Amino acid sequence: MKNVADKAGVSISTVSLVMNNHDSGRVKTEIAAKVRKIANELGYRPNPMARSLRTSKTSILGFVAEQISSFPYVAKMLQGAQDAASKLGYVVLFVTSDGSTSQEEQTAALQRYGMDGFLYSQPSSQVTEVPDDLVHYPLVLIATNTVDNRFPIVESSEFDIGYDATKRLIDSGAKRIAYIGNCVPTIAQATRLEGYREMLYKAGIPFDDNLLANVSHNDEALNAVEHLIETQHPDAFFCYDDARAWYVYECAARMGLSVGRDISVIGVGDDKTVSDTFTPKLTTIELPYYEMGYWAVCKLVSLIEKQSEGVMFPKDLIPLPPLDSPIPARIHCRLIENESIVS
Amino acid sequence: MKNVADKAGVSISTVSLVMNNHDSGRVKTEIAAKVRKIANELGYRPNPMARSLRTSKTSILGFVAEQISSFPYVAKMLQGAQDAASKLGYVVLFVTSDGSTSQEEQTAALQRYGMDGFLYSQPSSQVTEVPDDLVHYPLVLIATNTVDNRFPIVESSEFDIGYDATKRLIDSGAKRIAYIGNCVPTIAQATRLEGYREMLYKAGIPFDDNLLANVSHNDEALNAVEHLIETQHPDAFFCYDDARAWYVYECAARMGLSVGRDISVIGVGDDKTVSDTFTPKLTTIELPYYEMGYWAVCKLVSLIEKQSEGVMFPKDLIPLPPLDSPIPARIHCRLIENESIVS
DNA sequence: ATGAAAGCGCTAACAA
DNA sequence: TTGTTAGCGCTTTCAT
Repeated sequence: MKNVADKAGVSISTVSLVMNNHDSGRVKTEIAAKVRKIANELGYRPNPMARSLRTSKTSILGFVAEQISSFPYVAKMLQGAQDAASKLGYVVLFVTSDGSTSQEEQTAALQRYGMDGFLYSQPSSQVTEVPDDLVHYPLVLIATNTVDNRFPIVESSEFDIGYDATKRLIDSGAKRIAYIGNCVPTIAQATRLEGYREMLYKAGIPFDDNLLANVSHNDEALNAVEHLIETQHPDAFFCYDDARAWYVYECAARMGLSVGRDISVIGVGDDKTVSDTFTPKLTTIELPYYEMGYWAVCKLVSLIEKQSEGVMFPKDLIPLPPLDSPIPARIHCRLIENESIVS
Repeated sequence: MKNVADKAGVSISTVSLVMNNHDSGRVKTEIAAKVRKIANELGYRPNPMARSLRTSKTSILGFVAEQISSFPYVAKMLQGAQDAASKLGYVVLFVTSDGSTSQEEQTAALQRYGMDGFLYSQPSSQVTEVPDDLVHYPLVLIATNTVDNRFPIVESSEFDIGYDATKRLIDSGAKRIAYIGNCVPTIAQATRLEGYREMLYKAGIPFDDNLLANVSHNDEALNAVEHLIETQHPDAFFCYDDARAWYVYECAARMGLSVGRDISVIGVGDDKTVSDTFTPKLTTIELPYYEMGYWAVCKLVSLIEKQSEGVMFPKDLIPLPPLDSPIPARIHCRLIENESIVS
């Protein structure tokens, strides 16, 4: 910074003003330009440590998650969070309590670094409390079911998932669409079913609850699916998850039916790689983990920056990036603020 | 810090010395104790930003990985790395280039924060170069196949995996053990096969390459496995990965054989949760991702601290923590330094 | 419109 | 054995 100042023939305070975009109406335009040019040439990068020492703003976001290291999707949420953060000039520190270190220890470590805000995810069907450590920070929840409505929540839009899955099946010619659901009454289970019903209704197909099978796992599930196929002869299946899709595959194989020819199967999955391995020809709707992470960071940063000064977002920030997926995951993602759905 | 100094009636430099454990032979023992006590009471936590501004040591480790967010195991490596790091007073910043942000951008962000060292993982069968950005830092590679022998590598010990898997099958009474391998000649493929052969040899079972099937995927794999079962009648299978194990399941189902009764199956898997869903009754050997992450950090920190001063490790640091797994993953992990296997 | 200077919390060389 | 002091790189108030 001193080098830049010297080379530009100005003082370091001027450089500081320019580099922080606080120069409008304060520094002569041409000088500002010169400073920027020289800073660029010299490859000057502000030292974030020094900056945060002064401002007590670290540009570090904490991402706290529980019970998560055993699932494939963490990486995706993290990825989305990273991407958004990096576009906004932040960095994400990830922490989970799954390992041998307790979450208190871990968040303690985080606290010392002085996060600017936190992402918290507890992707279970249980209603959970937000950890006390976090409530005094700007905070955004991801896929977390809580009664605490103080914080914005980014979650998947299960209704849309059910709706879209059913639509695809109908579009491809299916008439009798079975829903292989989860016997545990999760929010996803109920809401996807609503989406399914709504789409059937729109398509003029009568809802028939003989085509529903809410199953648990293993033999029980296999028997239920087998029975459903035998008695109802569905031509398509919408499955709650990879495991449920797999039961359909297994039964189809046993009964001499071929997926893709005799029946269509669409399912919700955590990870396409996994689905492709065990259930080839399954059309997988991936849960929008990447998008949730991405969006949550966008929201969190807006919270943080509103709280201080109104810094503008880089222009190239795309709230939700386009995806390769034929079913755009972006529509399966929504933000809740104070109990009202914003988007 | 100033508060602590005032309350203890000493100067801040004394406090600094004590807090950094530089007090032996410099500060009177009782004063040191007093300072520590008061610091504790006041809940004093050193500000890492200020510290690193002064020392240009950040206590942040960068974890750079490529092509990784689509796999379940990242989270485990990260977890292991986090646990070790947190025990050693470090924090891990994870970065992958999978998302929309390029790796250069991401590592640039990391560089500015001034990592103390890096973990790098490129878990492909291809031989890769270490990124130029990283070579000037203390660096440890994880599960990465490279010709560059300047850096220590932590990887899974594929020989042991093959050996153990075969041993378990033999111990449970198997006589004709098939190996369902990968037709792509990966290192893991070759080395596990060596372990398999070695164990057979030790058990006095002749090696029979009719019991080998190196397969790719889908129908080709299914046919090959079916053929092997029909012609060789193996009583046990050692499978290269989840997918190969699944082909055995599928064929067994088609041929009326029951896994666990008629045949035993053991397989290497990335993730037990996934295996349990699709291949129940499979004995899964999980790859030691957690351990690799953990151990890599231990090594990296020792590199970093040797380079500066010889700071001691916390006493409660267990190089590799005990696992619940019936097959201890620790034995499947090894460290390579300068082309020679250390441990 | 620009510069001088104080100080964020800490470390380490030097003085006492 | 302990205290004094000079910065680490940056932001920001206050003069100019």
